[in-house]
Amino acid sequence: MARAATTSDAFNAVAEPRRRAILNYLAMQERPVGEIVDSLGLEQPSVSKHLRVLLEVGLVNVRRDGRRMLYRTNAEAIRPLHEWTETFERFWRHQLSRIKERAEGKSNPPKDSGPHFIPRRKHDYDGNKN
Amino acid sequence: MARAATTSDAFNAVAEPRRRAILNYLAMQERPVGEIVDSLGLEQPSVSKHLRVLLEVGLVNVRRDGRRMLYRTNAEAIRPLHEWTETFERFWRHQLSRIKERAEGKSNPPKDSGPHFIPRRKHDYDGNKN
DNA sequence: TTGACATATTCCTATATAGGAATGTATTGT
DNA sequence: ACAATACATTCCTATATAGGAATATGTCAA
Repeated sequence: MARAATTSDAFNAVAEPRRRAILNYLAMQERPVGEIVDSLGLEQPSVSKHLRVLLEVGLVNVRRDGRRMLYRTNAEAIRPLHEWTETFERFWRHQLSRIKERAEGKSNPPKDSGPHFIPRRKHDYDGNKN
Repeated sequence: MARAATTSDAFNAVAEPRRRAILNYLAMQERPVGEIVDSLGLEQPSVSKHLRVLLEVGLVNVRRDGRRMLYRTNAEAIRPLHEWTETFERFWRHQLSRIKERAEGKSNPPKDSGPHFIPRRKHDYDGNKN
């Protein structure tokens, strides 16, 4: 199977950075499509398509004003994401304090060096050809 | 172009529901792959693949313990998502109070009926054939 | 009614999955 | 050294984009 549709839920919809940019832009007040296009520097059809996705998952609302369509972020629909991430808040607090403790006890703090892949042990490189 | 890779950032990685389930499961304590498989009822190769994605974006850490690999959620990596959603918190608070005001002033509260598509006006259906 | 303006949709395509099946790799106990 | 255990990776495929280009649809003004 392929990935779930972008319209399947808010998590999938906001995975696209431009859609997040649009949501940010439309949070304060409603705006017509043209302004989104100009402000974010995207192609008009692209904006329309992103708005369609956002609309389908309820992340934005629309209202017609003459020939323009006024879109606006529906913040309420972002709440589930906020709540999911929130359940991890206490964990990163714990992790931070642990890191702090170490930093105080030693010099040269571990210095998070990005994703930590586990090296394979396939060979020992101990000089023995085996 | 296709959608961005699931490994391009945390937003894309957590769009998949099973990966969120895994993150939830691994938040409290590290666990070997086998336990994830049993507890969440997923196929082992599937779990391994999801873990790989999560590892690449730094959402989990690993550590080897004999023949087992102990994975654990790196809550810190979820923080950016939390912070992004947080910027909308004040908006949904405002929206809620507005809704409350209406609910108190009138009977029949609007009753959120899901995504609100704007009906096309193409035809008026007013009885006139044109 | 016609033209201009504002948006939406369709078509086409390269790319990236996610799942299932099969297989590869690493590590320990004996 | 070998079997068993625990994971990871590869292969294959149906599906879903996201962007660009072209076009359709809707609405207002004269």
